[in-house]
Amino acid sequence: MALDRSLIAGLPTFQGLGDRDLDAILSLARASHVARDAEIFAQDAAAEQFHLLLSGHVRVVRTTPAGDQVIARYINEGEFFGIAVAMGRSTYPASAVAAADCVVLTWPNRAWAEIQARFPAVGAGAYRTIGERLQETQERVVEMSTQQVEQRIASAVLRLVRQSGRKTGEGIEIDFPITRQDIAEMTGTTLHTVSRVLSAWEEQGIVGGGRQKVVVTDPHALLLIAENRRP
Amino acid sequence: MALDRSLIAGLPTFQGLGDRDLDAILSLARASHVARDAEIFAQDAAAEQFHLLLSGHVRVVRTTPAGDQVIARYINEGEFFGIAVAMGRSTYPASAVAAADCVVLTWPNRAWAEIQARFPAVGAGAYRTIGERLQETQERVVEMSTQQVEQRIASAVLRLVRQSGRKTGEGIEIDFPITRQDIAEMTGTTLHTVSRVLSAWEEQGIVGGGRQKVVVTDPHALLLIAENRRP
DNA sequence: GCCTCTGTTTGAGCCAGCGCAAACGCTTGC
DNA sequence: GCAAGCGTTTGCGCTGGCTCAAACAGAGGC
Repeated sequence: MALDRSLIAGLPTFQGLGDRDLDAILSLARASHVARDAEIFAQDAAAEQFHLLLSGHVRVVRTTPAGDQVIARYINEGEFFGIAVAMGRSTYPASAVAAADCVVLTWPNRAWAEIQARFPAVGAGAYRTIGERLQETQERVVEMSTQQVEQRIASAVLRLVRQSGRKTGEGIEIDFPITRQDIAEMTGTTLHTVSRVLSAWEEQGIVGGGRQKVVVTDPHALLLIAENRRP
Repeated sequence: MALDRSLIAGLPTFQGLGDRDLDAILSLARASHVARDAEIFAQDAAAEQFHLLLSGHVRVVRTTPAGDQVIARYINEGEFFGIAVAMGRSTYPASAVAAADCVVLTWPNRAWAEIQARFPAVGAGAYRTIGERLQETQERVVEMSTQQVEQRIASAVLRLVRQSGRKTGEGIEIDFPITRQDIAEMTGTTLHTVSRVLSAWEEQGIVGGGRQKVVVTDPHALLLIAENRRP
């Protein structure tokens, strides 16, 4: 059953490609639905496929031998993920879990060489993505080295807002269910501390929230906190 | 003045290339000597060149607006660095400083497209390098999120030993001058804490040292500390 | 050989944030 | 409508590692 090229035609990744090209790329792929909380691939498993997220949100998680979990990042619509093949890796360095119901395109690894050869712009885009993730991860190391917990939480929430924010009546809402525990795993702290910080912010009218929900009502105030310039 | 192909013939990066290929790659490059502590490129400067370290060691440092420094990584002989061009970036995300006297090959950015087109294996190797750095950086995030300072210092020293260790009579020595402050900037702590930890290890016969010098005499003990399984 | 500079060591006090504990309340399933 | 479960909130006490401070010791310059 063929996939319609409209699935990917609008994505920046495939900008400039003709209908025939899009069809060629899609002909190698398989689309699937992934229910929330289902695992797309597992850490340390053999990496035989790579993916692109069409809709929904995916959480990329590393688990330590001791059982601690750290959220490496969230994948947004239109992004490649699990591209171990592009980095010359044979296993996935982390697990990928659907943070919300998702639609995912999946290619076998052998398709990578072909796509890269025939559509260099797509390959270059993927490498740019990897480069951006490296920058972002290094940014996180810097934050964890130099900032206090409250600033780190502010930075993490701002990142989420920028990458996955959705405007609503009360402010900008994170577009998928996210727990205090998740935020703790993004910032290297505990859910207790995250809860305390968010509660304090709520009293100051900076954020709203609720169960598995975060709404930022005053992004500017958050920015000031992240930069440690609170008035 | 032409560069001799023996400069790079032995490097894994250029494995499998013929003499003519090596000459072609070198014909685009410029070799230079960099004295210890000299800056090779500056954070946020326009990225117009990329580099390969022939000998010596390079420290890659990020500086925050507040003036805190964080060491992103050390570059070893034979590695590319400053390859912003490969990640589609127009500025350098960090500064590069010679940690010891260095010999560096430098190409203008436009050489990248040519090298990548004519020698795909070299391009793939560079992308593998970026992928490895992403993994390593994420590993660091995990460490900073889940481990105590002593474990992180142990992990950092072990990484240095693996990447830049040199066997001597008393043990494995880090191959370039490195201060307690440097180790603090790698692990997100203070030079005081690093000094205390190293002094304690010295008493236990795990490491030796001195001014700008670290010698590991019992790597296995360090490994146990890093994994929090100290007897 | 002396002086200065830079890196290292060590002490003392303090506090941000963690661990532990318990209660609370929204959601979901029956 | 009720029960169970999961996510969240809040309190309390403790401590790892930071800050501040000062002394110390090689290395290099003159």
